[in-house]
Amino acid sequence: MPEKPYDHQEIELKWSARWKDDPTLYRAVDDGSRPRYYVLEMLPYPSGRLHMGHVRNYSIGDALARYQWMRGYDVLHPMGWDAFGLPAENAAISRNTHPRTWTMENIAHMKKQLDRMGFAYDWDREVSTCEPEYYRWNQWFFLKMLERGLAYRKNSLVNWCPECATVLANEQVVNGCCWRHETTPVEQRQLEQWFFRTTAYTQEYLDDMKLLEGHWPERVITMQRNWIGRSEGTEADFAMEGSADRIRVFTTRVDTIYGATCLILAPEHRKSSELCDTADLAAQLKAMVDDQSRKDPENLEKAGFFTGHYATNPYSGQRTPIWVGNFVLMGYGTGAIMAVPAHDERDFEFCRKYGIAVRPVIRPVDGALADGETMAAPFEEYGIVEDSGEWSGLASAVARKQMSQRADDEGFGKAAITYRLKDWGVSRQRYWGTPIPVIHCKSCGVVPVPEKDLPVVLPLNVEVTGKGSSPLANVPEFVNVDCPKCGEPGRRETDTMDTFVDSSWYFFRYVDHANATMPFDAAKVAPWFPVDQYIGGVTHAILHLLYSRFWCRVMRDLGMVSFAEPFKNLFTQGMVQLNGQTMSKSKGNIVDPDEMTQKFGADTCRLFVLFAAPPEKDMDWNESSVEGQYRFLSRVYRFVTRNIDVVNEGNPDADRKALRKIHQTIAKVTADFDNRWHFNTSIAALMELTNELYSLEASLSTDVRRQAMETLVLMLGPFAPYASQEMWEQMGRAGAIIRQTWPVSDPDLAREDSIEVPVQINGKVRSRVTVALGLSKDDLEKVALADEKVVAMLDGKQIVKIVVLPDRLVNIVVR
RNA sequence: GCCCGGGUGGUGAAAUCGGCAGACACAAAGGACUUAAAAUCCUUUGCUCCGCAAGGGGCGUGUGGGUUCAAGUCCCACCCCGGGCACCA
Repeated sequence: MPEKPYDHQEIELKWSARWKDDPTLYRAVDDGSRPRYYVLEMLPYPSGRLHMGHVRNYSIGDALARYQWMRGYDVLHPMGWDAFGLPAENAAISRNTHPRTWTMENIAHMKKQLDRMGFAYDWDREVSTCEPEYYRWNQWFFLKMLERGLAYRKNSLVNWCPECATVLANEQVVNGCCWRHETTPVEQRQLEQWFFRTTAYTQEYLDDMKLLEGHWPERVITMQRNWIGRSEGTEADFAMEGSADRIRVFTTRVDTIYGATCLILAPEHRKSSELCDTADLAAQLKAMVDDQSRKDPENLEKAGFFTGHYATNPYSGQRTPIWVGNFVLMGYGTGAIMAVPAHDERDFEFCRKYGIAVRPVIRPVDGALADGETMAAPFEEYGIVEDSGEWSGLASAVARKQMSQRADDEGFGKAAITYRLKDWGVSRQRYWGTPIPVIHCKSCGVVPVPEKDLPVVLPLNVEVTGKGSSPLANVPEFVNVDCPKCGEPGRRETDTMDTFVDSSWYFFRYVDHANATMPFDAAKVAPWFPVDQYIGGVTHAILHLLYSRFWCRVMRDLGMVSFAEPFKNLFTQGMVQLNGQTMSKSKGNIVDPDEMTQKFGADTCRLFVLFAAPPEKDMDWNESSVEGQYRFLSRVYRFVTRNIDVVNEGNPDADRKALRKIHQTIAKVTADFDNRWHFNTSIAALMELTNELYSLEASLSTDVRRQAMETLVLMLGPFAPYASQEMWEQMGRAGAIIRQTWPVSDPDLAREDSIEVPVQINGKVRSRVTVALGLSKDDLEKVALADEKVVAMLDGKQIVKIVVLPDRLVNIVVR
């Protein structure tokens, strides 16, 4: 058969048409006959239009899924859902919309884009989780959490993005700005808000990280650990002078408490307004509360004022002035601190500024106690406690423990653990998102919507102004509803849920997407979960990945799953950057893959993006090598098409060489898949094999030629599905490539029979000798010493030592 | 400031366990085929020095030290780039 030119358009059109409606292709067998493997992908936000970052994410996951399939696993691979931009005419709403509220038109558009890119997708499942019906299950979970006290409403100071005109969770505030509007500073507002009690599992998140270690990237684990921010310390009450009240402080260094020379309250602390009992103090306090520069802690100059009041140190009995300071955080610990300037940098800075005494009480283990008057910097290490009454002479660590115990014994405090993690504020004043299923009644209070009335569906024809309160509040038909308990007129809750609620559990529903009575059937989920492999951007490290860990525990406590961790393995791919900046819609530096796909095809596009760099590494976008990938595919295609019917007796030497290369390549590519996903080296190995086959082409026997072609095509399958499928068919083989068995390397065929061993003299390569594989140490040494170049080099030198590694190297050390 | 990554040719990168640095590509230059172009194929390509040549020498993985027969890889110190966290008491 003559050689055919590689026509990617024809091939890709043909196979996308054939695959489109073939349900056997991408769907699990689902009869439990094969082991399960669940690949899940999630893109880095912000997403926007389809761009190269998505192609990279999908190419990685798709290659893995195809490989696992060929290795005999039944693979569930629904693919990421937040990837695809909406058509331009929908741009106005697409900006803030969410997949769960997408329309069927939106989905059709996504489907078209994905099909064109040649990514497998199980549309039934995706469409199902996008239907408004999906609200029902968010609401169902909400009601279950409400019953268990895991959902609650409280009035609190919350983050407010003026651009979104909505509340944000702590996790969604990035550098003091909204995560979707990176230049809009977040404001603080006092509002009635709904929360999920994520802190119910705080210690579990930390403890269970043991299960994730080695399976999740270390930096993600560290980021979560820092976010949770556990610190062990002591709470202690300072009794207020002239009142029965106390001020409770939290400290991790109670061993320094004899050095506390003042108390500092956060301006928002309840006691601050109480103690600022003159007009002047009240004005100072108000100015401090309103001070916008406090949002930028990096450049904030510490400032404060004395309230004129005093409290008593519970340990030393010392009279301690009470100050208010702009740097003390209300949201951490108790909102009040004891300032120990001698042993804390921040306190030092503050106290020096206002002339407050510096009183050292810890001396370095091998040093002397510092002089507070002349101290240039605080001593923050552990040491020996001094000038601290009965505790003097103890080591810091011992004193900490014993002093904590004393607080507990005498009732003025206790050992305490403080976390940085706060509950998840889920109220949003947005149109998109699941309506919160409760009704406010004057006489009954907050009444849950009865389960039979779910789902509470978003009304249509809502005017989205993007300003003020929830747009739902302006829809009387939605708001005015009778109380389910007493029947009197009530008001429906108009807040909707954070869309991270959707992403916390949607992937569970993929395995039971048509269930009409439950979010999913526990028995159907059991064989698939936890997710074996999650592939996504590191940007989700604390938002989505922490929320999912919370949700999974809630489901566990509801008896729906039997495990706490939803994702067994996490792989964070590198970002695709353009001129050093991460591609994102907001920066406007997106490279659309359309052009490349049109010109070179989806297969080339995948090969290109996988070949450019290992997947965990960031890659700067540079298209210059894409033609090389196209050339490579063309070379393979031409080789296959022109050799299909070739009959040749062949040359045994060439056959052996080809077989060796084939089996070496299988070993290499398989190892890359199993160990490290460095697809750039896998593809390089396939290129080497192709080059070798080109050079041996004329001398190959019919049988080996056939084996070579088939193996090459099978191994190309995960990376270039269209082209390899086409070649498979042209070779007269039936069925889908992904239903074929992954080739197995035969070590006997892969083994080299002779090998070139470098001979070094004093560590520098001076010659090479070709010897039989496995030649003994002694024999190899003899061969090396007999080599004429070596003999010449050794002339007049004295051999000190010879290092011989069979099959690897000889190093002769001379003097 | 603290915690992670990373620094290798003109470019993307490879070297997986301390053992031949630069696999595989891109780009570039030269050649074959062609009226020409495209496509394809072949050759050269880390820097540098000696030589007409065949060939040979030296240097080389951010910098400076160290360990070792042997270091891109291990140890110490430092510089630079990227990312995350940060008045968390």
